[in-house]
Parts: sequence; C-alpha cells; structure tokens
Amino acid sequence: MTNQNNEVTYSIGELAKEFDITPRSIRFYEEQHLLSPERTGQTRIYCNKDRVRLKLILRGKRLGFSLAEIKNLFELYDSNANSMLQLEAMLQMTEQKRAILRQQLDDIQMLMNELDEVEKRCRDELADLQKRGS
Amino acid sequence: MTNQNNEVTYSIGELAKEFDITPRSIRFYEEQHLLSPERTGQTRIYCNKDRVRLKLILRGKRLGFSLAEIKNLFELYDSNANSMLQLEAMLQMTEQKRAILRQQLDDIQMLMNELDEVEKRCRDELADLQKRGS
DNA sequence: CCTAACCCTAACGTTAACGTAAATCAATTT
DNA sequence: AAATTGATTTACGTTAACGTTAGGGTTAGG
Repeated sequence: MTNQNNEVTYSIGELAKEFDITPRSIRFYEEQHLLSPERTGQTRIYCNKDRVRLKLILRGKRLGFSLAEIKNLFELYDSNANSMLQLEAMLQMTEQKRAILRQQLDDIQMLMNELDEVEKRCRDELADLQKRGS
Repeated sequence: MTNQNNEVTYSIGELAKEFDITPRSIRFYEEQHLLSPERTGQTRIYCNKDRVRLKLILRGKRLGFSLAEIKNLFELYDSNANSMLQLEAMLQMTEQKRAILRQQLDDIQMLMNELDEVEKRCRDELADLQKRGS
C-alpha cells in the first residue's frame, strides 16, 4: 500500500510474514519503544523507515543483543548530541560495541576452525567405512 | 591444585573467579549436562578438560547459542559416530552451524559499518563545536 | 446477513538461565 | 572453642521475550 504522500506502507501482518515473526513480536517491540508506527484509527501503519528499523532489530537479536541494548544503539544512532559531553559519551559507546563485535569475530573464527576439525574427522571416518564396505 | 595423576585441578570457586561468573552458573551447566566434574566426597574437582569445556560454553553464549545448542555442539564434537547415517547427520549439523556463523559475520560487518558512520558524524560535530568555541 | 480474514487491547502463561535464601558440612584460622 | 571461609543441596524467585487466550471491531465477498 501507499499513504497520502505516495510512500510505500505495510500492515503488521505483511511485515510479520516478510521477516517470519509474529505480529505479537512486532507489537512487543513497539511496547519497548523500538518502533512507533503511524496509525489510522487503531490500525498500525508501517512506513519504510519502520521496516528498516525492524530489520535492524532482528539483526541485533541474531548477534545476541537484548532489546534494551538495541534500543540503546538506536538512541545512539538517532541522537543529535550537541554537547561535547554527549558526543564523547557516544564515542565511548561506539568503541564499547566495537569491542564486543571484535570479540564475536574471534569467537566465530575459533568455532569455525573447530567445525572444520569435526568435519574432517567425519569425512575420514566416512571414507574408511566406504573402503571396508566395498 | 593437582590430583593423584599430577594433573592440574580447580575448585568451583577458582573457575568462577577466573571466568567472572558465579559458582551457581557452573553448577547449573552441570545440571544441564554440559559438565561432569569428578568429586572428592561431595566437593567438585575440575580438571583441565572441564576448564576448556567451560571456556567453550561461555564462547557459545557470547555468540547467542542457547545452552541446549551448545550441548548439541559438544555431543557433535565428542560423538564417535560410526554409522553412515550418523556421520551424514553430523555433516548436516556442521553445515547448519556454519550458515549461522556466516550470517553473523555479515551482521557484524554491517553493524561495524554503521558504527563507523555514527562515529564519523560524531567527530564532525565535535570538530565543529571546537571551531565555534575557540 | 454471515463468515472469513484482517486488525486491536488486555492480561495471564511460559521458558531459559540463572539469582537468592536457607540450612548444612568440612577445613582453617584465631 | 568459636568464627571464618568455601563447599554442598534444595527450592522458590526473577527477568526477558514473547505465546496464548479472550473479547471485540471493520471491511470484502458470497
């Protein structure tokens, strides 16, 4: 659908289907102030910006962030910080998040290596079985 | 400490302190069959293998895996799968986990880019403030 | 007019991963 | 001997992130 400004809009059901979650979840994110869609009467109307937000929420979740932390990141991103103090606090925040992401990169690298090992042992075993079997 | 075989061992408190978690958590992991330390009387005695396990648990957690999934990975790793069916199931599992990790790598990359943006905007703003201020 | 497919609010239920409190025991320390 | 320290079990409490149920409104189609 499109609204009066000819922008694309979505119903809650459409978004739910697209991202494979339930409407309940989307409403819950709103309750937690991670979304704030327009309304026509009672019905929620999501614009493209809302859709992007939702995508970001789900990405954050995949990375193990809590909804509170994700909200935190949003505020950081939206913030029109104007005092030096605020700005410096923000730089600290970004650095903190960066550290977490670096740690995750390390973790992923190590886990991948272990999966390689498991897989190799597995393939060797399989080859062995096939030899004996034939 | 060392046990009768001259291997290094740890108390629950030592491990808790080392990894900055509570003994309660460690006991809980045991309850969920992620650990199974020796005992002397009632007291738990952790060997180095247990310590490595614990480290792996925490790494899994940082990556957003549930304890059940981590247990799953352990079984996969420990498994002496001997039938072709088991081995193939295992290969499927590793591929599945790999897909998740790849997704996370993507997610991290994107989030890092956004942090770059936030930081850049922030530094610009700061520079601007300093100009006007001087 | 009915019902099917949407939407809504309100509120209680559920699961994972521990936290916390109570009561007890063993080894040191004072 | 008394107190401190660190271990144990048992069991109820807690938080996050929804699931689920109940009750109700509105539009399109048959």
